[in-house]
Amino acid sequence: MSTSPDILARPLRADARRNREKIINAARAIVAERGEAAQIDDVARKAGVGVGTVYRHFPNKDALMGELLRLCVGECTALTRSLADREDPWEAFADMVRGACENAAADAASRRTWQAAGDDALPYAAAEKAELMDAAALLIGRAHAAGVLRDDFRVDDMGGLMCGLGAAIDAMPEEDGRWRRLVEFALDGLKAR
Amino acid sequence: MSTSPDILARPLRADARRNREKIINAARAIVAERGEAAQIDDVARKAGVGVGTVYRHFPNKDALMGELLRLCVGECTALTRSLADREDPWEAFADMVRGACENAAADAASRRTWQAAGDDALPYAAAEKAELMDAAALLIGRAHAAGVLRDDFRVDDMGGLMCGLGAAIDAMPEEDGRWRRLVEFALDGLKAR
DNA sequence: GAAGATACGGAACTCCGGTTCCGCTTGTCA
DNA sequence: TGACAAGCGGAACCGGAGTTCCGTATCTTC
Repeated sequence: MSTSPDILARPLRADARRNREKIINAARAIVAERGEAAQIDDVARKAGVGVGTVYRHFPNKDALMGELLRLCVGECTALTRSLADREDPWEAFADMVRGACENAAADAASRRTWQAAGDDALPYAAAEKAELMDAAALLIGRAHAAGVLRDDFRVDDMGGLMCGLGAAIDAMPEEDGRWRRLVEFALDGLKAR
Repeated sequence: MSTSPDILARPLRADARRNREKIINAARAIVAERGEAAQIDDVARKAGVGVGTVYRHFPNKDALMGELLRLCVGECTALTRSLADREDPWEAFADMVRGACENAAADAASRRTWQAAGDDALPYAAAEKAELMDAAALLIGRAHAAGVLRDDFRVDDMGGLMCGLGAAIDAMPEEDGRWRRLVEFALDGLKAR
């Protein structure tokens, strides 16, 4: 049921661990530039490794994409948790959204991973996604309690919101920061009034 | 340069015109349910027609998707234009956004067409997209003039906005109208204050 | 209603990308 | 250092999806 080769199971051989790392980095890069059209062969080439090796580490493409997704989700969770001790509940919420977007805008890999990861890759990251939702729920709960966030905005809406912002960011020419305006518009719309 | 078989060129044979219609309808349906994974064979089968026939009408898949896109864009343009005589400039703008979303939510085909149409399909609809932008620019200009729309919101932002809302709608369980809230949030954020 | 043009159907072809397989190499451990 | 397990490379395989081709059927026109 565990999705990544357990750290507890006999440790990987040194070279294998190194290769695994190289593969993941390469995959990130390829996904960043090609999105869902990323190909295993390209990943292998970029990693300086044979296809067979990729398949030794990940049983199939979905598993690889799933791993990437897990990592992305993990980053988001870390960010979200780091905001838990903010005093201002609105700023905590807003910064969560801003941070995630900033992240998405900064490296295409993390943004595209969400999009590129098909439904089949999702299960691999289910556990960490749940954690992320928990972390987000905390911030959202506080914002609600403080009466600064529209009370009809629910945790479950985060998915749609981020998905929307992600798509918007992707659709917008990088032209520095145009997208930031959209994020602020959205946040303004979410503020209780 | 024209993207659809010119109406002026000798008219299609009766059965051919009928088939063309069937193909387009079938394609809409298939795209609605499968999105970008839609397949020519399925379209042909659904249309009750051979693959060859599909290729007689559209030189390749992109052309077919492009045609679908053209139709969608056309609908949007019609909607937008129909709002040109509204008195309240804010409501005209807001209803444009709402209408487009309503449209997107109501039939998956139109929503997914935008997503499914790859970059290669875009050129086929370039002309009508320009028209749509013009129509939208009119409403946006009026709203700006009336001072009801944030003045840093530009016509060029419409793409990102709609793309975002579309993705959000798609990501949200249909559960009636949850997405409408998101749209209203966004609109609130766009109102001048 | 016959001739010619137009359109149709669908089997077959091609290309592309994920996956498998197995002989060879490299790390690990005694 | 030698033996064995673990890992590697990449050619070959395979299935799936777009596209082509051509014999046949259907419209249109005189």
